[in-house]
Amino acid sequence: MPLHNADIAAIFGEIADLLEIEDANPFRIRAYRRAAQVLGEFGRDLRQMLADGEDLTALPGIGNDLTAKIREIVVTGHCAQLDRLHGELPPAIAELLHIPGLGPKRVRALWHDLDVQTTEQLCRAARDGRIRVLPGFGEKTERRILEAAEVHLARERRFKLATAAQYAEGMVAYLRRVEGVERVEVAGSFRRMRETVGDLDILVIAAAGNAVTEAFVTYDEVREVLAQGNTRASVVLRCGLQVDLRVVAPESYGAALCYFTGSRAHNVALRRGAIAVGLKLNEYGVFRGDQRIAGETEESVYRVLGLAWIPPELREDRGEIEAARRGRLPHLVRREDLRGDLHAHTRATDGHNSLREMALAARDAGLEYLAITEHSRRLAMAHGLDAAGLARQIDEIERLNETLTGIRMLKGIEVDILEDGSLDLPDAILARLDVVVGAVHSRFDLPRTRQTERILRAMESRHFTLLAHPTGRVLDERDPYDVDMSRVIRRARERGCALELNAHPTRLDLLDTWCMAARDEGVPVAINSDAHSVRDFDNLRFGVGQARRGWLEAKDVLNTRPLAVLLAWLKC
DNA sequence: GCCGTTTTCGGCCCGACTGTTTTCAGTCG
Repeated sequence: MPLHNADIAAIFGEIADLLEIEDANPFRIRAYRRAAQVLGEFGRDLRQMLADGEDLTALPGIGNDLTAKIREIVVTGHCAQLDRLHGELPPAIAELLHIPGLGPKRVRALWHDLDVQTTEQLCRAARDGRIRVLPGFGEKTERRILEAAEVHLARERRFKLATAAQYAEGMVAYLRRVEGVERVEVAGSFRRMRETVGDLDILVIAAAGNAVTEAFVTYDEVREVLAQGNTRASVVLRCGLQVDLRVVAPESYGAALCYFTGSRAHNVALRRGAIAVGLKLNEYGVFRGDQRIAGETEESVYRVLGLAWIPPELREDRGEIEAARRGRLPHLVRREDLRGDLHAHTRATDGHNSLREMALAARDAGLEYLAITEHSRRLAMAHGLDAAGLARQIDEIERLNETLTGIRMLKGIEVDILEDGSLDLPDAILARLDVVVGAVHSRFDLPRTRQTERILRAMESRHFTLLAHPTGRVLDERDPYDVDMSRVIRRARERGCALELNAHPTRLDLLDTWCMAARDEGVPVAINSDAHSVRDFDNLRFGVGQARRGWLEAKDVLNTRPLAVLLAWLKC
């Protein structure tokens, strides 16, 4: 049975939910949640680690008890603790906790007093007016619960980073024009460059909070006002995106920015660190007793805690605080470090622009080289090239290079990795290319072993340069295929191949945790646009954001290398 | 359930908003 780190994380997450409903020790609940987070993001295979006799208690938040439970889950496929909870509580009740407005106390009350066990039963109880009569509930609460439950049934929606960026930019521009507003910044997961965001957190410095929250809730894209006070307000835009606004004073701006950037796990760890040195940290500043000793800037907050300023993309409580304490934070790759792009298409297949137009757009985007990597013949719907078609493009690129200045075009292909792991074009034509990008575009459903062997075999080709969008996931559309990425990364190191971090907003694949694993193995990562039009080079910034979340430095990224260095790497 | 420059026991982050129980519990971020 396939059992991944995410499966174990999900079990611990459900245990936390159910324990919460049982009103268990909140710190025990927190321990399970923390373990779920750590395991869910962990880049190596827990099964393998156990098989190798490695000590899991070295992982943060994992002690003897949880190690034993992980072992139990790996060996038996079950967790007795979770089975016990399932015996005591209705099977689907944890689901109710994920409805906004419902916490453990209310879920317990609804279950005990009304026998509500599912979201559907919750909706019925609300429509029948049975909830409002419960102690602690009222009409308004009942209505809000019904609305939230209906939204939940229609499924929670997260927005892709690039989509959220469009709404964020409009809202920020609007708020900057409001009288008395000095500064506006988007915090939250958006600032941390997460691949999707659930809502936007906007931070404002302004003299009079009332005027700002009033302007905020009357923004013309607002569909619904969820809350409105002097210092904070929440709305839902017509597109369904929730936006939270906080108004802060200048002396608290850094502390508030830090606080609302999160992540929650990072904040908790920071607070713990503050307490350890006799300080108190909140969104207004860092305090010794009643005296504020920092808070105007983020740097000041981190400094008094004995830490270097931590880039937002790292703030996930994955070791960044310890690194900041020791002065060992990575010098994260920046967009301007990228000198080239190794994955792009033209009109020859499914792109929208000519070779020359793509070249000039890449140069305008500050790049020194661009590999054209059309689809291969197997991808018929994209008009994939056969050997003859590719040969014509090779000639065309060579001719174009003679006329271009400031940009060098590289000859490439995005060749399909067929089901048996062979490549979709013969060696003879691949040998004429600078860059061979291998990609899986079919049979996403292969079992883990076969999918893994398929990719490993493709990497055996001496022409293979890098693996495109390594997990195949498409946000909101397709889950990653089942592949042992640890083995892929190890083989990439042995074969001298690279992995792509596809910067397209719907992919952002390689995932951040695998970026870390690649870095640890010394496998270079190429941040590629997969551009299909001249506008798509802008997407590189999202790829860089993801790379930064994966702790990558410029030296870890293949296409930060100057052309000559890259060409030498490609030849060896 | 985890963890240790204050600890192998006793801690474990903090404030705003909402609705309702008129002094606060529940939820959220």
